[in-house]
Amino acid sequence: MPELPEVETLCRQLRLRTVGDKILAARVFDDKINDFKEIRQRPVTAIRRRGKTILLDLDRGRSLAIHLRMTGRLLWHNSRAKLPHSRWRLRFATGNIDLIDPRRFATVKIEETVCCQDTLDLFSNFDMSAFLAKQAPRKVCVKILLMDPQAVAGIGNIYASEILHRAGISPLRLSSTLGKKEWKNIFRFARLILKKAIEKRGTSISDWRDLDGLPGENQHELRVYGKEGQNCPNCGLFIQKIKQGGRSTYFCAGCQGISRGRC
DNA sequence: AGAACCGCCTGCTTGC
DNA sequence: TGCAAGCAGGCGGTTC
Repeated sequence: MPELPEVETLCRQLRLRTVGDKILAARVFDDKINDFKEIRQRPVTAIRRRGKTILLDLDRGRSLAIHLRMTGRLLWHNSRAKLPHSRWRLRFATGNIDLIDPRRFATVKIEETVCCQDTLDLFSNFDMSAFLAKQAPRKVCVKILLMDPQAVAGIGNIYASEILHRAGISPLRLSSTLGKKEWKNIFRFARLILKKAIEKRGTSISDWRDLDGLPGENQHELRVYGKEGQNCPNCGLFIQKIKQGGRSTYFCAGCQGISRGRC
């Protein structure tokens, strides 16, 4: 599942291969995806990330916005054949990029090129005081809030569990009961964990692969996600799995206890 | 207004 | 063995 580190990994790889090169052709294999005729023969001027969205800036003020959602990935290759689960292909002089996506949730849009100033990205212009004023007082579980793209861009289900475990805060804590110190701690660990995951080229639990089809290495760094019933590496208690908002949450009741403000 | 819930999808796993 | 049900979840849209 591509979250911020996985998307950042792809952006870095795309930057090396595509910036300055023209899109020679685009092929659509899935009619859920629009066939944008105007991107043909247009050069890629920059690759950017906005939360989990990959932006291919073209000239004339247009950008391709690719969101991989659940099972989407981008693969660089030189094959002429249609690849399994491929939905879309961009052809460059040096190779092709395919959008591989078995569950067909990924989206591709054309939009006006705009600067990232409106993004609440932890690594660019995250505004802690605005977060504390507008998001922190909300009456939702802290885990739900961390995953809300309106609140913080880029944190998905895997990293939300990992961040809260490292910060020693229960996913069942009501956001509005957390103090400034606790929020600062959460975001300190968020940056730490996401940065490490970028260095490891993402978390390959099931289907995540980078632009060259290679798995990441961050799955070896996970402490709670997917580890129900195993011992917590901090305190040794059993890691539990619960459902929050229809998603799985993994946590340790030992080192993520609740003294107050359960949601 | 804000929180909770639903739908989009298909491959894999689990249970009878 | 085979089939059906359950599960995975980002996020926009809808409902409460």
